Amino acid sequence: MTTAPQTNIAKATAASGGPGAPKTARGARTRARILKAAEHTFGTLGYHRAGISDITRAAGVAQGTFYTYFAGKEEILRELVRDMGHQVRAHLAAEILDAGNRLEAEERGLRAFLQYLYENPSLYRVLQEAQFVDEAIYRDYYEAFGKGYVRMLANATRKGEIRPGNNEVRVWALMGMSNFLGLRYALWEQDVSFDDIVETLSDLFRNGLTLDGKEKP
Amino acid sequence: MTTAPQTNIAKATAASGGPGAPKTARGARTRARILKAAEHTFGTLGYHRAGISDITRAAGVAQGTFYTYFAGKEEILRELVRDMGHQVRAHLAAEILDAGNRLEAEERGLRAFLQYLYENPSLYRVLQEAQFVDEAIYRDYYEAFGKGYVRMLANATRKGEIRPGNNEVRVWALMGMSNFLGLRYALWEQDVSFDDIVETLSDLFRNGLTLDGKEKP
DNA sequence: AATTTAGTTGAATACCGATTCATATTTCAA
DNA sequence: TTGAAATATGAATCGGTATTCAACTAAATT
Repeated sequence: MTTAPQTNIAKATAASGGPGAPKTARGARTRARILKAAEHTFGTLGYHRAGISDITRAAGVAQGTFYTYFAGKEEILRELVRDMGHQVRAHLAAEILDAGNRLEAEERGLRAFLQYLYENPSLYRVLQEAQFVDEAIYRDYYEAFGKGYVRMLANATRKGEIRPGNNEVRVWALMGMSNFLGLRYALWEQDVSFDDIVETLSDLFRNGLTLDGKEKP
Repeated sequence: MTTAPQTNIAKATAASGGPGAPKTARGARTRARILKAAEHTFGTLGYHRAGISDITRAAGVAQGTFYTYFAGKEEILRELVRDMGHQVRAHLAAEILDAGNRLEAEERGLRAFLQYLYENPSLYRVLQEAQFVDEAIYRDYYEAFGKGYVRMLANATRKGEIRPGNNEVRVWALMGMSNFLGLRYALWEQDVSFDDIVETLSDLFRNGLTLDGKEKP
């Protein structure tokens, strides 16, 4: 939906899930159950350790049923990354919506991301592992994410809310930060409050890291 | 080495390379060849796609020889991450050594990291994939890296070179930045010069992201 | 109710690649 | 020089699991 329209046909086919899109309410339900089960299974065991049998068992269907809706193991991963990508982006967009300025948007966005990751730990694993199964889909995810992000920074620059600069580079730096902070403080160990993390980053955005003067002479 | 001493025996065995450490010059050479080949093979094909046969072929030895020096596929990965970790850290430490202050150290460190990644693309893949094969070793790597980094920031704080703040959180943010910037601009596409990237980050460190005042009122 | 279409089942298949092992070669110390 | 230890070989083994398929059940259509 956020993607360009040139790939309509391909996207429609792929997005609807390979072999045959469900043509019944029951089929749609089953497919959804399998997808959900895959999210949980991949998230817990990881892509390679997870067997199709693990997924179907978790979904409560027979192994063969899997192939009614998905062409194979790789394809369901692709589908999953697409799905989860949409979810996060939608969620974050909503959380940021009523921010008064860019700084506030960054604060809310970071906090929302940490919280989301804490509540949906599968996201990280599925996404990061996808990188090594099919790099293209991983790139797509971050490039889509990044594109929207750059646009927001550009607007903020226009409004005079942030310093002019290379926003693309900034965006990749920002995405990297969130990623690592999420891994360390939302997934590994919750020994620092999200508020403290946000405050630390907010300070960096407002004042930089160094003590001496603002602005070059 | 950075880890607690309770696991002495296990660590010693593992670190020296499983079945039997080489007792001959020839053995040492062969082991090294296999390790190097594994680095290249994992880096190119990825851990899961890479077969032992791919590694031994690249090393120019028979399959069985592999097991003279390594207990299995996972163990050689562990060994590799340890090795490569030492290398990067040593390299970066050297590059940073003659920096006059923290800002300069950050600049040099980032540039050196980007350059290193560009010249050793396997590092990224081996390291990131290790996360899903044996999370502990991945954590060890970043926690070791982070520990040293925090110490450096603490020194810089003491010298009044950087603003007081939560240095641990900062370090994870900084490591995340480098990681993503490296992936995007050193591995994926070199469409922005390292100088520009460093300059953008340097500006962030000096002046923050926002335009309005420095320091809270 | 009968017929067609969609969905489900789970055992059998088919393939792949990590590990083992008996054998052969090289190195080294006495 | 000779025997013991270390290293190297590569074909055979062995376990695992993604995928297929023929038979079955449920739902929709006429």
